[in-house]
Amino acid sequence: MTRTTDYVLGSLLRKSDLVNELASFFKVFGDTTRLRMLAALIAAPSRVGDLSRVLKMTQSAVSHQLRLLKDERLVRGERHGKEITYSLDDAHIVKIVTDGFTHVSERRQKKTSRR
Amino acid sequence: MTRTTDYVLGSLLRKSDLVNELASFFKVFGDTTRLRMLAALIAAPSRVGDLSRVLKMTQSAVSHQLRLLKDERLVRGERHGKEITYSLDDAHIVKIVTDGFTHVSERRQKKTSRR
DNA sequence: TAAACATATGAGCAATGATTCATATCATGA
DNA sequence: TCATGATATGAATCATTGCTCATATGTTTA
Repeated sequence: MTRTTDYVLGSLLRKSDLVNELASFFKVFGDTTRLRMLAALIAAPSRVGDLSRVLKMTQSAVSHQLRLLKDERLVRGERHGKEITYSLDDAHIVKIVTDGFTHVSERRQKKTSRR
Repeated sequence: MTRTTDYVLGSLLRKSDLVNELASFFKVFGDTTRLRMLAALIAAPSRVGDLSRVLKMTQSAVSHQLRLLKDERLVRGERHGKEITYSLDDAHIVKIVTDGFTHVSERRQKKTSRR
């Protein structure tokens, strides 16, 4: 157990602001819609309309979720004329998503081999 | 962009079972209570009563959340007499939590330096 | 400056979720 | 086998959340 880990654990056990922030951070990934939006943005920066079309969601729904992603500093929007192009604002996202993906894939194998 | 990433993105963009599984997986980390429980279990395997005492939660609340964690195969319980000791059932957890922690910490600095 | 297009936002609603309370199950020891 | 201690579970409740609908804001072009 590393020193960093110790520090993290200490901070988490207390009911600190940090626990709340960490929870809201992970909460973002805990929704299929937002995961799909992030996947799209990992693949390529996109305008709101693009996301709406590709993911077959209402423009409003897209905007609402984009606000969450912005609040968590995962994406960033840049206006060009009428349109706004969103892109990732964070280097860790790809890593975190693929790590989760790895876990879920491995867990799948366990499940099928156990039952 | 690696080949693995491409595959992940493809799977996520479709409304596949995998998106759902990944979302439920991350959802587990998106709650302060469960984060604190995981932190406790990363530090040391614990009995239900221990968790209840240390985290100042109802025994019932602990049990309910433990069931979630078990369903997601993050923890595993082993009975010794009347008591059941829970411990981590997954090698990735520490990594995922500390990665998230890193992100949140960095984001904090950005926030304060920007305003 | 008015119309058209792109995006954002607020209110309301239905669904989901975390906790509590009461009770059930399971294991031990007298 | 009965009383006790540890954990699990079901139902009810209150809070949170994601979506929709209507509308507002912002930008361009005629």
